[in-house]
Amino acid sequence: MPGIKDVAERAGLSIATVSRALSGKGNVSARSRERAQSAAAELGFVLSYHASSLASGRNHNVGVVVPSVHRWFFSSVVEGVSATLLDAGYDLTLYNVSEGQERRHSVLNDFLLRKRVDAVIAVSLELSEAEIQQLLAIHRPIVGIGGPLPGASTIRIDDSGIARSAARHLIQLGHSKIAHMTGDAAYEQDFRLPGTRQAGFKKAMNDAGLAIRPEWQVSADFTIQGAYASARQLLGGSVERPTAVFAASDEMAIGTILAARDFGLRVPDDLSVIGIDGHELGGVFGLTTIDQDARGQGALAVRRLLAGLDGAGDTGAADTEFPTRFVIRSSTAVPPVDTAPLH
Amino acid sequence: MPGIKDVAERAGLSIATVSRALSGKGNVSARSRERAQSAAAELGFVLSYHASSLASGRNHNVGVVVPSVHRWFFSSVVEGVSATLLDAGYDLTLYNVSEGQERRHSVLNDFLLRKRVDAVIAVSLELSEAEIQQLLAIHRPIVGIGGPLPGASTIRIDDSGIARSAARHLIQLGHSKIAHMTGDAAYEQDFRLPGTRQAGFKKAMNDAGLAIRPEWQVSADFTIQGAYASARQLLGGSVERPTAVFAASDEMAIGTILAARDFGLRVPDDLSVIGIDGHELGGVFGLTTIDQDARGQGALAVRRLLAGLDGAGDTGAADTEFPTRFVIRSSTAVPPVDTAPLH
DNA sequence: CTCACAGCTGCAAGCGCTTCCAAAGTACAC
DNA sequence: GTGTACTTTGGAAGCGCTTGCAGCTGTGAG
Repeated sequence: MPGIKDVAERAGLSIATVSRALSGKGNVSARSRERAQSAAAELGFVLSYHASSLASGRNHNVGVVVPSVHRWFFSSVVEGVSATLLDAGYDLTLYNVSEGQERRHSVLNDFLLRKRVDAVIAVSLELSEAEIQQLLAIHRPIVGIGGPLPGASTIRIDDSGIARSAARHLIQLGHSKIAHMTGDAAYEQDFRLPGTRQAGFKKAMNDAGLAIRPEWQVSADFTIQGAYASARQLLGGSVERPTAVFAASDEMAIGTILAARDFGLRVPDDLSVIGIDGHELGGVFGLTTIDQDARGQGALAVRRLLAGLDGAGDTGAADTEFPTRFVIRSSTAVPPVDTAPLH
Repeated sequence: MPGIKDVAERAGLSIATVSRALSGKGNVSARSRERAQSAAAELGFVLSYHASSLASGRNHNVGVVVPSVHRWFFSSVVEGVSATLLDAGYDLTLYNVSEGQERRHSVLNDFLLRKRVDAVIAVSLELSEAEIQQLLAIHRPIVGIGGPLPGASTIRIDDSGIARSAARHLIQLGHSKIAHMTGDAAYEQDFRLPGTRQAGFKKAMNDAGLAIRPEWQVSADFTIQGAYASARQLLGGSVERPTAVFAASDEMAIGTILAARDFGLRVPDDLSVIGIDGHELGGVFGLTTIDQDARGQGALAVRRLLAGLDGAGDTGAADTEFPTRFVIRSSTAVPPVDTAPLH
């Protein structure tokens, strides 16, 4: 393997100049730069990543911690992060901590602290204040997406607010028998999302003076198949059927629509369904939803991080609310005329 | 930041002994090891990744190149790879090369060659023989999944064979009007998959003496929504309708089922549908499919790689065929009785 | 009691770059 | 011609570890 020394010799320059020429930092005459570059090319030389990192202290590497890479939101975020990072010439080290706590802990300690990443993006992951301080102490900027990170920068959508408007959309259409499908308790643990959206739902219902019926509060695991099973219970049970379902995610909304179809219910004529996400499949099901641009959130997280790395000092713990977009399609409509007499 | 020197001082040992104690290599007395470890713990010290890598030449880092992390197959593979790698104490550097050729090229050169990964897993990515040789030359084992990698280890399923058995399944049920939904030409480029599966389909048809009608050869982009659109053309068009559809992926099979439902076609009574993958959603749609354990493929790739790194020498370019499993559910059945008289 | 041998330990030489510093070169105005 | 300021260059000291080598210690055999 050729080293920078070989390049220097071949180019008739010093090691120092070659280093500056190839890394693009410092002043180098055009002539020297070109010589260095062509010598490097001829030798098939590339700067050693580890040597550069060790000497300079910069890694050009960002650690991304996600609970899973298989679910819509996370893979969308990772796509956004990945593309932006690649453009900036940064590597992305993926920590998929699906298997729960002990793994998460070992990741934070053995990996992140080993000075091998310049910054950390934590997606839907609740870090303790101590963990965050630990990272910040060794000057590793950290930005969180969709999770509360005390003391760190975060990017998140207004979960409570959009849940409210989703519910309000149904209410304004005239629905009063509205069910809510939230996330299973397990998902409450790390990222508070299910509870927050549920709170928004309740607020909207209360504001409208509508009753929240416990039997219409169901939950699932955020997947289509999980929601499908749950919605079959809800819609096929012996209890009275709601005329609308607000699902805390698009995947769950889709599962609900599939279940409804199984029972011969037409959407939206017999049942209105609304979700949250902006899932690619929404179009196929005519799903009304609130689009949170997950890729965009990932991209923004990277931009924020890089700004903190290159730019001046800490931008502080900016808590950015990411904008969402209400997408009205054909899964919501006015409720069916009540077959039971009113009085 | 404390360095190994500080730990050595605190423990009353030499730097060398601390290094050996903490990295677990070489002979160290139990007493020294314990001292070193507690001193390190007290100082919150962790070995610097880059310094270790530079000095030792090993990175404990594997590069994973995927075309996307958002599609089922790839994210499944990444999950499998990630879990196995984490268990082995390796990092995973993700190269999501979605945006096409130029990015792919830069990744290979700027990233992979910078000696920063010990090995490479390429998923559904066709590397040229030169690229592979380049990697192997600097002793970077490489294993490919689902893509032909001349000269390197690969893991793949018998695409042609399983496509044949999928088609044969339909034929044996009595179908003769069988459509095939393959991947768009764009997907043929890197990984030959669509063509290979299509070839298997054709073989089965020919073997059975059945005609392959061009208007029943459609394609889509491997997504549910793409297949949905494509299947609407197929099923809603004015041409005669097939009684069965073999889709080259589960997502496309599901898109097809959704389109069929839109037209009031019952699956499997009016239309049989079969896919390939083992997608989690298969259960919801009762989809008959051939399960290729994508996570398992990812895990196997890692095991093979690590064996090559730790173990003796090159295991050579082993081309492993990964086993698949035929899963019969309820989306396939005997064809409907032909309404047109046979006379 | 001596010797061979094995287990531990420390010294010091790197690993392959980056970057501080000082020296040398260049340009321009006075 | 001289001074000033700036650009370009090379020498060399690290960055923070790993590891070959050699010395040192303790054990058991001869």
